[in-house]
Amino acid sequence: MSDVQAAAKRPASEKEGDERHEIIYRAVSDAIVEQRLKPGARLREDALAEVFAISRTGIRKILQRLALEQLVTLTPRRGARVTRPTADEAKDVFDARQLVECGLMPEVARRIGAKEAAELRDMARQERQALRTGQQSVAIRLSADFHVRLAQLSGNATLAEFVERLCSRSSLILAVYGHRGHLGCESHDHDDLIGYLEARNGERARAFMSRHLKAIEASLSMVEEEESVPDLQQIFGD
Amino acid sequence: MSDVQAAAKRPASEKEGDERHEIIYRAVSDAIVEQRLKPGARLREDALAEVFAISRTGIRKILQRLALEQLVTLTPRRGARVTRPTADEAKDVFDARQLVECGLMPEVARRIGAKEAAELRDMARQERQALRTGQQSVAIRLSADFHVRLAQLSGNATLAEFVERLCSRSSLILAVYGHRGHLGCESHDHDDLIGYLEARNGERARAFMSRHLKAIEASLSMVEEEESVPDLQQIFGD
DNA sequence: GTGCTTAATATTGTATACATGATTAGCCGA
DNA sequence: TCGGCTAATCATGTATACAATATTAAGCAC
Repeated sequence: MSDVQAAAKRPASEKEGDERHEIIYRAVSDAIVEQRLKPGARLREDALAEVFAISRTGIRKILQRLALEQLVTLTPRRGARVTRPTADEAKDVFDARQLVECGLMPEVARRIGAKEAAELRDMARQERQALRTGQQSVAIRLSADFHVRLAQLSGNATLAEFVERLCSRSSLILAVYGHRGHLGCESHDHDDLIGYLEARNGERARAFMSRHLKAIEASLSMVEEEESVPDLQQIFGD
Repeated sequence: MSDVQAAAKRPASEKEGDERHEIIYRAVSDAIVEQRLKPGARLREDALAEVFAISRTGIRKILQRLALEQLVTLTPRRGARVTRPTADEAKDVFDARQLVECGLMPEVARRIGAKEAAELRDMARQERQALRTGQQSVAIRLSADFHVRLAQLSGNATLAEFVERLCSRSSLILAVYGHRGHLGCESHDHDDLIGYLEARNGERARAFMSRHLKAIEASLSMVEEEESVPDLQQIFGD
């Protein structure tokens, strides 16, 4: 059994109920972002309830949260599926990232310190390593984490949360429209960006982020993928 | 009984279940945005369930959605309350609006047509009228609606939805930190803005929106309420 | 074999019952 | 009169039962 499942199944005497929900939410969310659950995959309430050893009530709560974040699509009486973003949605998401993430760079450059820069460099390093060792799923999530951490450094929690949602959706978009192997962010882009930020060059960082995002978007190709039945048992555990 | 309640109570044979939920959600959301439900107000599940004639299950679903939109705050085992934004949150929200709403203006100026401009003018007119007739609650919501509609004209659904959330939260912020009588948007600001947009002057519109939002923010009195002992005699005495 | 109708099954939607933890009220002693 | 203790009440957290609907399978006519 995986750590996640073990943690989730622990009785309430050891884990607060809310924390258990949070753990399960993160497990599903991560599985989607890491593309172990692919766009279009059906998410049956019973199956999830059994895997995480809680009742459907709790699962429904989590599915609804994921639906509001647009990671899953809830169709009345037909259940939940991992969202398959349309081309229009993809454009909206990347336009939004252009506006928000680029707009945040000057403030981030103003606020960043040695400690934060080191943390970012470590994240970038982990990402490169994941790519080298073929852990594509992990690399995808780490890349999103990097962008989110960056937004958090702006000090604006509301915008950071919005960027987090945009990055999650971007992972879905990459899963549907991205090329295999060539995933999103270029290897050394993130390191270059940290350099501009440390140099307090907000405008340079903004322009670089703009090109960076444009490059990701340009790497997408609008072709469809076939769907397959997910093996929840294998994905979540054991 | 209000129309909303009547509509919500109609049996499923007349109304789809999901639509009923949507109606109830909107009823609660509007009540919060219009400040008929004030920040800090307790929202008991039983009470809401009885008012709208559904079970607690449905109410919980709605409360959770409102919580994710940060209109209500859910404290474990202590129930739901209308969110009372902190000063920090208020700053974040208005900074976010600066970045997003201003950034959207050039695109809106590019896309706006005669029909859309007329619609906006009508909304501005309704807002002024509500103010004149002392319907402050309605005016608050109409003002938020105006900003949301503007964002929708950008064509970016993701950003429009984000602006919608920001505007809802702004209403809460005004409820806590705003002066009575002087509510947010100046009477003719919105009309002036429409003029710049119709003239396809995106940069002018952007600058105006920036000043507009700054003016709203400046009108707030950002004093954190102190936890002082209230003078009960003065508050309740006659 | 194809298409239609009908029955069986599977899955979600909703309400309710019960468990658990929080709040309040009452009581007593200092 | 205040503070602290205990019991009663109240509200929320969770699971489960049942109803409603969608999907699938089977039977039948052509």
